[in-house]
Amino acid sequence: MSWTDERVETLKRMWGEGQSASQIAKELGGVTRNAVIGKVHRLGLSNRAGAAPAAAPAAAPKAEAKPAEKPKPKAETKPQPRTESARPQESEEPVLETKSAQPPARRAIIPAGQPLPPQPSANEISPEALAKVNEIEKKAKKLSLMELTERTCKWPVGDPATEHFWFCGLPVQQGKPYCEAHVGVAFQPMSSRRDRRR
DNA sequence: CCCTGATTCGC
DNA sequence: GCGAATCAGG
Repeated sequence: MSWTDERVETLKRMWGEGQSASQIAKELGGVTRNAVIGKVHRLGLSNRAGAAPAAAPAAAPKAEAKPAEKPKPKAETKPQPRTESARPQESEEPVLETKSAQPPARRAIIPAGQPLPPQPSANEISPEALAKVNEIEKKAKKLSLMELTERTCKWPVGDPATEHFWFCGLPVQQGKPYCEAHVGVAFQPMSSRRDRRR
């Protein structure tokens, strides 16, 4: 595959959208993420964020110095006239969220039927974690059993016997079977149960 | 471990 | 110009 105008266009668009190199590579097909990154650099459209320091200018003019050079055993760092093309890019967060209050009659249904995973008694989990879960649950990928992979959160939501059932599906936290939020409620130090006293 | 982008360098 | 290999982080 070669970098046709069309493919380059797609590359530019996706890169601009903040897509990762690997995602772009998948989209284009026939290239690896390395190829994409390489092309991105050659096109000169590297830094997607660095251009707009619109969020930390007058803050702390720390006199930072970075004269130290990394002693590379191999290649040598040659003075490259970096042509930083600073595009007046407005880096705005696509905050498309209306902080709507929680659904009024939100009731935590307890299916009863299949042995639910971890689902720890809510009363022992930090409100923090719970809030987080409710939060991300809205963003869940809602995958079906078949769509789960080693890297998708396997936290089940809803009643397996109804349509209202899916698996979180968000990126798992390395090693764990759940995403960050669900790991938070799944792996509790199992404390609180202070009735430890025998 | 999985994923990111950054760099280098033979082709 | 291209991109695999490699590097450096998260």
